[in-house]
Amino acid sequence: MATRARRPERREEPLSRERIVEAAIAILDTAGESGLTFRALAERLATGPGAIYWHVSGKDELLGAATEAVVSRVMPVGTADTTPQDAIRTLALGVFDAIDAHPWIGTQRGRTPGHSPMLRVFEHLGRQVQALGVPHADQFSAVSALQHYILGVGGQNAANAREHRPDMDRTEFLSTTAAVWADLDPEEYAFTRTVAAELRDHDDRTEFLAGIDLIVAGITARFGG
Amino acid sequence: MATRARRPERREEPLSRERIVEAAIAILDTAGESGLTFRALAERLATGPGAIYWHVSGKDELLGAATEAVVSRVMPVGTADTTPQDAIRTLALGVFDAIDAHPWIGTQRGRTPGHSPMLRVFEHLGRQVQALGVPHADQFSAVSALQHYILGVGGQNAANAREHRPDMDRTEFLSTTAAVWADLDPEEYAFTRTVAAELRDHDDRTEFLAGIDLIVAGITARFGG
DNA sequence: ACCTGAACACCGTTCAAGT
DNA sequence: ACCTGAACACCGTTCAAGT
Repeated sequence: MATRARRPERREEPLSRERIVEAAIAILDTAGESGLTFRALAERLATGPGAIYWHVSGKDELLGAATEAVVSRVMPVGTADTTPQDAIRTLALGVFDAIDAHPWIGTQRGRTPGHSPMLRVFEHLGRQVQALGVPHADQFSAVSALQHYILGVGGQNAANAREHRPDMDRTEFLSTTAAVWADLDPEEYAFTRTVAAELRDHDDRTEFLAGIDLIVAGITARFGG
Repeated sequence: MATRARRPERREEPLSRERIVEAAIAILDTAGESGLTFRALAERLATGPGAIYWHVSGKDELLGAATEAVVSRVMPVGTADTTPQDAIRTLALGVFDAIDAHPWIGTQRGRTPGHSPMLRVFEHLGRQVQALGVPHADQFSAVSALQHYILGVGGQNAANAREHRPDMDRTEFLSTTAAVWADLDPEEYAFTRTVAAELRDHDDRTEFLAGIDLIVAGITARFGG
């Protein structure tokens, strides 16, 4: 009767890399990249900042692990029997949506030589480029182009999300941007002004996919497929 | 004789936004993004940190202004009489080299709605896409694809530069990466392993241009040109 | 109008001390 | 082996006080 604690009270699970990464993701999603501090993380895990360093080497590793965890979840498990073109679209859209849901991913690039969290994306794109029938010598270029485009869009969306006032939705943001563009110097920004109107009824996902299709078209035009 | 200071001693020029931005660029180039602090900047300008805030609203604006200053310099002044394809290559390569010389640019995305430092790149790409004969309705997509690709590569190069030990040159970096890739799990990273060898004799600029050509090929294939 | 520099409210990271 | 939390060496930014 005395040897057992009276109220079991669900003792806190011990700290683990996994729990730390999950907590970091939760903070990043709610408070953004600037909200993730070791103090905030420690508080959420009901411990001190120092404890985290036993499981994780520092903030860079933490951000990398969080990115890898989220990206892994959207990677396809089996190869669906669709065309490579469709598979690339699905894959790219998965990454796009992941960055949309977790904008902080967009700023994360590989830092460790070789093995970045985004290497999984590279791998899966590569398989589809192979399936397209691109010659071996051109596969790297083709995959790189797709990957850089996807991460380029992601980086931009992340930047947009960061400066978003929470009270400003996407439509309002586009509308503001369109107004700014229409007001630019007619000499210096002649082209930009001509496309300002388009901006207002823009769908980000549609536009993103148009770019993917463009690159896939370039791949098949140049390398066959 | 007494009204004039005896040693003219080249009195420090007064602080100005321009001088501050130049000093910031110099620090960014030598010490990297983490080296740019208001204290370091103040010391270089022989003043206190607070003085800088009279001319610049904060660190974000400072980074934006520095990016804009560097990007402006590589923008073409007149329209050379080449093909649009060549003009796009030249333009893209200019941005690529600028990011290579100033890696901190690679992480800078537009944050102010509408007018980012990279809008000049967008504008000049747009003019060439017009010259390619792309229909108006497709111009935005075409320019976006090029821009996102260019900034995607830039972001990656910036990340690589950041984690570079200064003693590790590009060849060594590629070689290390190739070794890591060749050692990956054969199931999980089947494709990546097959292109690991290519990595060793990679030229970044050539590879970058191959991607540009791919997208331009896609643009002309889909939208004519 | 512009500059100074101390002060404020934070950071990431370390480390002696605990269990 | 793992956790605690005070302490260190920084940050960006503000602001009373000077010229």
